Amino acid sequence: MVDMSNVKLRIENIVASVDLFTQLNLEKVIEICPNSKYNPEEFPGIICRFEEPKVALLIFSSGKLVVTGAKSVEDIERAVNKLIQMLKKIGAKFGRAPQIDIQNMVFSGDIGMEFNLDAVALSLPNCEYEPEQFPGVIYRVKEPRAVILLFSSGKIVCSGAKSEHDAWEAVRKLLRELEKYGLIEEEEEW
Amino acid sequence: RLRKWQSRLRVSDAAERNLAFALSELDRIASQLKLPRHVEEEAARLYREAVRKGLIRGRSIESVIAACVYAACRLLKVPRTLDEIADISRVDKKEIGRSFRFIARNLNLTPKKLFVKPTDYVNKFADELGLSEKVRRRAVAILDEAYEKGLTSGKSPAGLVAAALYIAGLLEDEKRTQREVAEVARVTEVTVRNRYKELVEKLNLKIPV
DNA sequence: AGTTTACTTTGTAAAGC
DNA sequence: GCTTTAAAAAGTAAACT
Repeated sequence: MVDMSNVKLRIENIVASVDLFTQLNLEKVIEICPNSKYNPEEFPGIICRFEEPKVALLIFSSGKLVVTGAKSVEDIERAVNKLIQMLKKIGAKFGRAPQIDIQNMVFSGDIGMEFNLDAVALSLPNCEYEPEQFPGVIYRVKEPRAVILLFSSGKIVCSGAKSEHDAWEAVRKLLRELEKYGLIEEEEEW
Repeated sequence: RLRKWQSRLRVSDAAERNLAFALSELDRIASQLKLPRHVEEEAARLYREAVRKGLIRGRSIESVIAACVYAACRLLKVPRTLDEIADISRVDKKEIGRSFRFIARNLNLTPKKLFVKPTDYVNKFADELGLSEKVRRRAVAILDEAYEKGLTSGKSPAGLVAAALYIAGLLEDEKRTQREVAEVARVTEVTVRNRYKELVEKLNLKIPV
């Protein structure tokens, strides 16, 4: 049994794709977005930042959006509704509710134990560790699909998960592997 | 029928041209880095296998060749930093690093096979700094103790070796400046200082003033 | 010698080159 | 593949004081 009682996970960032089901005239949209940037030559969407909720939105002429930087799904819904209210003022019509899909959730966390990453890299199958390029071990979990960065402090970053439950499952699988290869109980035996 | 034959000829022509280009690039890098022949041969073998497995798709031949050179050095324990290879390659360090990680994943080059002992870097850097055997042994002892105390995980091996040589030089009265060790290890003086500070503190080393 | 800012890694969608 | 956006981990780099 894997002991997860000392493991902590905290949401850092949520990325969602949104479909407003309305075509948008970006030239008109920039005028009502205070802190926005639009250079079609370098990127096809408007880059807009909200302070409350604190998110960044990428707005495309197709009426599709990408919302990033949110700490909760509710923040994304609030940001989308806020944008819709703003767009209504320039005459945009909304015939149906927006479709919101969570694409990626990033968590930071702590396993509550330190690791000898050389030992981890030697025994843990399918992991990458190149301390000259990046200080963490990169471990890819197939199901649920996610990637975990493990640092010697025991702190982790989990990205690619589509829900908090998936992130916990991915971490659980990493811990099972670490335990299976005898990398968990170490404390003194470096 | 004839068309198909011609297109096959064309394909093998392109493949041969690419291989010839790749091997000439390998030759250029190997001679500039003064790599032993067996390392160059291993890099060529890795490259052919990468081509056979279709790992070049979406990557430049030059970045894959540079990655194969780096991988061959690691496999055969011939210390060369990624920076040294990037210096003479047309592609940047970031791209070579990506290609290296990609071929390592797909050619089953595990961290175990790629692991190079800090000792090997000690000798390479010490050669360039003209340091004695005594200093080298002292540096290795420092690195071993640092490893035992868990001070090396996640840190740049080159930075650790540079600091260990810097300290060993001070202890054995064969001082090299931070700038000198940083230069051969291809790290900055700030990194040497940071590693130096931590090693001296946590290993309770007494540095003569 | 030491600080600040910036970049390395991971994942993800959007439209277009 | 690339372009842009967000955020964390811990290490290193670049630019300064």
